[in-house]
Amino acid sequence: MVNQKLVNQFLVDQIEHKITPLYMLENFSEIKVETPVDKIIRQIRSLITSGQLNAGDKLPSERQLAEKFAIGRSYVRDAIRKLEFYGIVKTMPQSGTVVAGLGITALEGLITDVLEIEDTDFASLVETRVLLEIKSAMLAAERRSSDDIISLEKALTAYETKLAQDGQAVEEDLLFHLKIAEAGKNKVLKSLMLIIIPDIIKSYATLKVCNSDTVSKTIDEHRQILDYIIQQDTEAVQKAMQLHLQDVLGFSRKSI
Amino acid sequence: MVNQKLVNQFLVDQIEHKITPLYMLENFSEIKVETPVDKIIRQIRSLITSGQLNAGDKLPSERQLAEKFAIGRSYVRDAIRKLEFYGIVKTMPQSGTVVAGLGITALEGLITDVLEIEDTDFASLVETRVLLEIKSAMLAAERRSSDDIISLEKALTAYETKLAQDGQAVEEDLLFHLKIAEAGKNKVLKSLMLIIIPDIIKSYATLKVCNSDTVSKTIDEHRQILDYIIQQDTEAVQKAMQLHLQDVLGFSRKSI
DNA sequence: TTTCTACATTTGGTCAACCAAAAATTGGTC
DNA sequence: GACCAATTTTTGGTTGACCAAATGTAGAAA
Repeated sequence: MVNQKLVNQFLVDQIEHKITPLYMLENFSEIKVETPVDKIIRQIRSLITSGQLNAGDKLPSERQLAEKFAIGRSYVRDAIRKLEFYGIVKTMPQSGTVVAGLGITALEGLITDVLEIEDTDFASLVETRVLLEIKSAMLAAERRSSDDIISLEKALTAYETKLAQDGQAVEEDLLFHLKIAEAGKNKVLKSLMLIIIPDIIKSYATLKVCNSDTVSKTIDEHRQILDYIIQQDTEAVQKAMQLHLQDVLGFSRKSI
Repeated sequence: MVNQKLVNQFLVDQIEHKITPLYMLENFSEIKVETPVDKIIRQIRSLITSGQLNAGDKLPSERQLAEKFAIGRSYVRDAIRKLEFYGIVKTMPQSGTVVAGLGITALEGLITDVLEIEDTDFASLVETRVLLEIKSAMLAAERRSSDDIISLEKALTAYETKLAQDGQAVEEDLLFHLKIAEAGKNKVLKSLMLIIIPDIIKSYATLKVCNSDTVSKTIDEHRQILDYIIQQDTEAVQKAMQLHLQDVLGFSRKSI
């Protein structure tokens, strides 16, 4: 942002004419693909790779970093917050921020990838979803409690009701699947599903996957899965879930 | 924070004595388990559940929220940033923040879980890791390019070198596994592994899993896996990876 | 010399004020 | 009445300043 300001001012001074600034902004918009936060993350990464920052080291204070990068401290805080979210650094109040116990090599790879974690393709998304879903269903069949059954029944009813009412129920569908993950008693697995669910919904919205002829089949499949979970038939639920997700996967392959 | 201040002031006024404030702070520290950001997220959630906020709606301006919650705007911004990270809201500069296309039901479940995404248990972690790793290895065997092989060889060498040198190489170990995920060409899968890797390393550090007698076996297993990937033997690599991770899984079960 | 206390500094946490872009409003014109 | 342009208001973006806790330091007492 600072760069853009300076560049704009410079060009305005240089040209000495009144030009519609819209054009110029448009011209430079592609330069600004890198948000200030990403910029700082990249800088910190270079600090680590250059050996100035080792694992366990306390990194410079937010003020120093802000001054060094010629940028507001808020940006530095945001960047640190983001790195902390990924477990790369750990910040202690009134004490400082330290690099987590990772080695340099691992850190280097991690930070690089954090920046490009956003752009995913639908095929990978579906592929991963299938993996997680099947495992969740199998775990659910293994470990479900009686409370889980009640919860699953409720979610399935909500799904069917919404579907009969509006003709679509993407959220309720996914919520049912989430309940399955919950019944699987694996918090990490559930968390990961939580992470990819928004992406799935986004893709659903853009691709308009839901068409009416598959609706009735979907309902049957859901109930079938629930039945198998109740019966604790691990093998059967695996096959059923695979079959259930097959349509989505096929659709995605077709539309790409 | 505001609440704490007020409460403290109130008690100080009421008691009318000079008491060491350390004790009081300690006394109330358990109340403050809920950070201001979580508090706001919870509030926004109640706004949604009470029907005052529907999907697609523009939520109140940051200033209004800050005033309503009697809290600094920074906290509101942080909360919104966090919600945006999970894809629950979308904020447009100089325009406003809107609730993403999710339905109320899904939102409710999601926001609740976002708050408790941190606390995981090691068993779930390992279980999930095994799932992701095996799939990654199988995909890698299927899709690896010649460049991937070079990259994997390099990672494996780095691992062996570090191991011979320091007697342990947790980061290099995981980095090798990450390269496998990379060769699998599934960005989502790799991203998920990136997310859980820090937790794994943390657990490793606390449990001190690495003991020397398993080291040589681990090296052999790694090379075996790489060979299978090179040969594109999906079945074999599945079994090899399963075997390789078995020790870790068994160890975790034993130590809990 | 060692240790402890009081003070000064540094730290992340928090906040209020300012900025530019976007929206809403107003006023005028056709 | 409808439409357009200028202006005002509102919005998120950004910044610097202030706060309390934590840390470092210096000096006095033992």
